[in-house]
Amino acid sequence: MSDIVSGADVAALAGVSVKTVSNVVNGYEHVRPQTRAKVQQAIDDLGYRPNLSARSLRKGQTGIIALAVPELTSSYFAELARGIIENAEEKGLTVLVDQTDGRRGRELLVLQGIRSNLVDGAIFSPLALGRDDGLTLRAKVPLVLLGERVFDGDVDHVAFDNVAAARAAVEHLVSRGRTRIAVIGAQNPRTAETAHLRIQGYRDAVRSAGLSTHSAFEVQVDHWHRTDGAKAARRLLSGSSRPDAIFCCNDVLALGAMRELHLAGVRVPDDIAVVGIDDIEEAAFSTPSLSTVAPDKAALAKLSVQLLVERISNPSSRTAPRDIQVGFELIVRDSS
Amino acid sequence: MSDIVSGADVAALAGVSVKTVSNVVNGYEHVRPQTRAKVQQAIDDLGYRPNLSARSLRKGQTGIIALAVPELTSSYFAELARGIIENAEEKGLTVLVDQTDGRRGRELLVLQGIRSNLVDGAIFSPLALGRDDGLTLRAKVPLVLLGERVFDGDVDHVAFDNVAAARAAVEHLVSRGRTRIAVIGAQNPRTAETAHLRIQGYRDAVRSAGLSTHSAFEVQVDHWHRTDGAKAARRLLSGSSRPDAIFCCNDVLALGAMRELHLAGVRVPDDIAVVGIDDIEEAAFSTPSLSTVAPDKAALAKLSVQLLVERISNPSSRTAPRDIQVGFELIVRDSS
DNA sequence: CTGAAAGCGCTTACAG
DNA sequence: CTGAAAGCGCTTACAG
Repeated sequence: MSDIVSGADVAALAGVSVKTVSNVVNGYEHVRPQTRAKVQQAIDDLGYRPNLSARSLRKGQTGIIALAVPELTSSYFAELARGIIENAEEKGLTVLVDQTDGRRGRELLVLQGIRSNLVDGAIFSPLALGRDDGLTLRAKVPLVLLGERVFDGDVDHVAFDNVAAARAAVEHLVSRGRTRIAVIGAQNPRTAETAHLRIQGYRDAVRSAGLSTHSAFEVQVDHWHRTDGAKAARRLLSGSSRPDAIFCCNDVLALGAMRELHLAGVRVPDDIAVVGIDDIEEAAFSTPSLSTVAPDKAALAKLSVQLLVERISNPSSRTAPRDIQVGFELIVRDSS
Repeated sequence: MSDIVSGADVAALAGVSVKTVSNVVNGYEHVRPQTRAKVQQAIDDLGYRPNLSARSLRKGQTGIIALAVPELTSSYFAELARGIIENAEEKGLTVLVDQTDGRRGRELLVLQGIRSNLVDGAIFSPLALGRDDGLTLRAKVPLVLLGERVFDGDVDHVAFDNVAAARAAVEHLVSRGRTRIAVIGAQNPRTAETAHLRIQGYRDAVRSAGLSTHSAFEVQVDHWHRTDGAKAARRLLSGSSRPDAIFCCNDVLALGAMRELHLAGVRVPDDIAVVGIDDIEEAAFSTPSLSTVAPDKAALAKLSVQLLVERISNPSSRTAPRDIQVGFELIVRDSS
């Protein structure tokens, strides 16, 4: 729209060199107040705004980081994205959100470095890619992994203790006197590391309580979506032995399951108690409201940005990859 | 991480000029197959990837567009964002998602052109800014407005007919024999254009049906969030005359209201029928499932990207601003 | 405290 | 069909 104004134009108007303009723009200390004022005036008059492409070309960094998540329409990731964007902004970084849809191809692309040299680094929540891909991670840019350590490479990662979180959820059900506790959300263990860990936490808790596990109570799903939760609940209801509680590997599964239970005339929590993981906003507003385990999303967002910034600003550092865990909290609502 | 490889390095290895490398990279037609192969080989060997900052600097465009929405955690915008990102990708454009939180300051920043010269254009869904801001839109980049035309400037905009959509929702309630129809979602008319229009559609339909409107049935809210819907429902229930139907200005309000009705022992739809607008995924899974008006989000996403691309690739065009409307559909579920 | 000059990696007229 | 050279707008040693 408006004509392009360069630093040189500003310099000409202010009667200084481009170097001085650059100094003013970048808040360099040692500029005489009078000179600074003159330059600032020229900047305002001309409506000058530095060209980011030129700056990036010169500095070798773009100030953009990628955030690669399976889906934006999932509340959990939307809430996380929001926190990450806020934290990045504070550090002067712009976030490019990348939706992988949990597809292998797209996730591999993330490792490839995403859109050439567009981003300085990436925060990546893998879904399809797992340890079995035998990927010794060879990312082209600094990377911070969200969730489990599913790669062997030299990557930082921040997560919360999935096993412990699942255990906490199930222990809560046990404390409510439930004895036939089912789980919804098992997945192909070769790829779905998070599912694997949460199922493990479930089994730990069930066994510790002296209850028996049986395979019909572990319902496998394709995705962690609402419909999968509903379908899984249907399967549990049609089984020979009905559970009196269901631990769902995430809130959305739980919400889908609860809806199905409702349709089947099953009362929650009276007949079957339900607990999820994630604490998405919706959980507090469902009918009945959903008990869940809330990971510390604020810490997750803050730390992932912090680690990435450290790697970006110090690329040659041989700091060993860091594994950071954030806390979680059991939130008891009406569904249990 | 890996060393930076430039086009010149590729040229040297392939024994050609950088021009030829550029031609190959950009798929220029007239390159001898043999030369192309040689260059491609060198590119692969070196792991060359063109530097986007340099390209942007040269071309004066970055290939990035902004999408500015009030919130990502709102399913409606998350779903829309997804569609827009997909469409943009097809056109070789990268989308930067910007969360305004509906704050004036941040929305003004969008108009300012967002992050200097980082983006080639923007798709913008304003919330706080309205006609009364007296803003003759003077955006620094091509802009496509999502939603109502709230600016006088030279902007394209794509929306759906809010008045008609609201009318359709209310007419449906009338057809169900409801006579005391309330509405949740009125807002300060000075700023909230969309609310204003949906309320207008509500009033139109109520009057056309020969029913009386009264102010206690028009509940004003601060935001279109779940809690606002719940609070508004509470207010309606405590009034002297109870409605037998509620039209909610969006699905999230409706979901909040339904939860409140449930807590109060009010049966939906038996005692009070509820209808929303948006058709977010959750609407199909609530208990009871929510009747709603579904805007054609796919068209919204496709057209907004298309219009923006036209403006970007033809910046000097004096094409008059275009107002495009996409369709909608009434979806009847269990709540009515 | 400020200036003149080089160079980041690319594309694009201009020649040939 | 390909090469040599200029220039996009910025920052950064290097001088002074």
